[in-house]
Amino acid sequence: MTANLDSVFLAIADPTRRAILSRLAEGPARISDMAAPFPMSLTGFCKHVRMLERAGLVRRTRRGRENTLELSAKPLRDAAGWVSGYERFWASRLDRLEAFFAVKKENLQ
Amino acid sequence: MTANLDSVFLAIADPTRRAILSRLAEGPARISDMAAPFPMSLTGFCKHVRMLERAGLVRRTRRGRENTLELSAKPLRDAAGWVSGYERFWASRLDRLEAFFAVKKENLQ
DNA sequence: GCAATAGTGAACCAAAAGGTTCACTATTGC
DNA sequence: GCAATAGTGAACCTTTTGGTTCACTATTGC
Repeated sequence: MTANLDSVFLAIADPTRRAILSRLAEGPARISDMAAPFPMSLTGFCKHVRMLERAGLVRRTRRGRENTLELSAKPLRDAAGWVSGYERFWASRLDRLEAFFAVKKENLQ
Repeated sequence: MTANLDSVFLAIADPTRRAILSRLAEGPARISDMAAPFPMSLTGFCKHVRMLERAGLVRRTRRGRENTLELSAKPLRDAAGWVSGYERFWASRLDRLEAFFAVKKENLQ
């Protein structure tokens, strides 16, 4: 059901795949069109697409020989949920205090 | 300066490392103490710690032979920032509409 | 009908991830 | 002083990533 966090975080740990998602945020696109700007073979590009699919981050629609991808952002909601569990550690007064001492320590070295 | 998104997302793409961060959210802890519950060698565990360090997600303090880790959540802020750029895709009316059709399509298959 | 286009699958490769064991260095408790 | 403890480094292994090329299928434009 919910694609797991491992595969989602792994999928977005690569700049090519983040670029694909970023492109799809503007709307659906064909695989070949999306692949064109990337300095790699179409086969290599398709492997990235498959990793995004496995993570549930894109949906594919085949019409004839053309494969159109569209964003499927729901797994990112789970990812955001996990990350936001740590929000207090970068947002709190405590953290700013911590940051202050971190800087002080750097200056002393 | 800002540890890059690749290494941060890669770091949190592993359940062991997410568990380490989760433990550290409760407070600093020694490496050996933290390693104990995990079904792997201390050496293996230390490799995970090093990946978290490389991503800037933990800080290490050595006192004698003991290494204490503490959470350093700032890189997660960048990660959260990236992910939240997609929030509208799971939060919007458009997305719920999209979800509606997705379910409809499933039912037709 | 046929050539061009869209994409996949298989085989291969190098590098990294995720783990192991063993030997080793420091440090500490007693 | 010495044994136990904390952790690292090196060597090794298997699986996965990220890429390639080549051959192939299916579709489409003309």
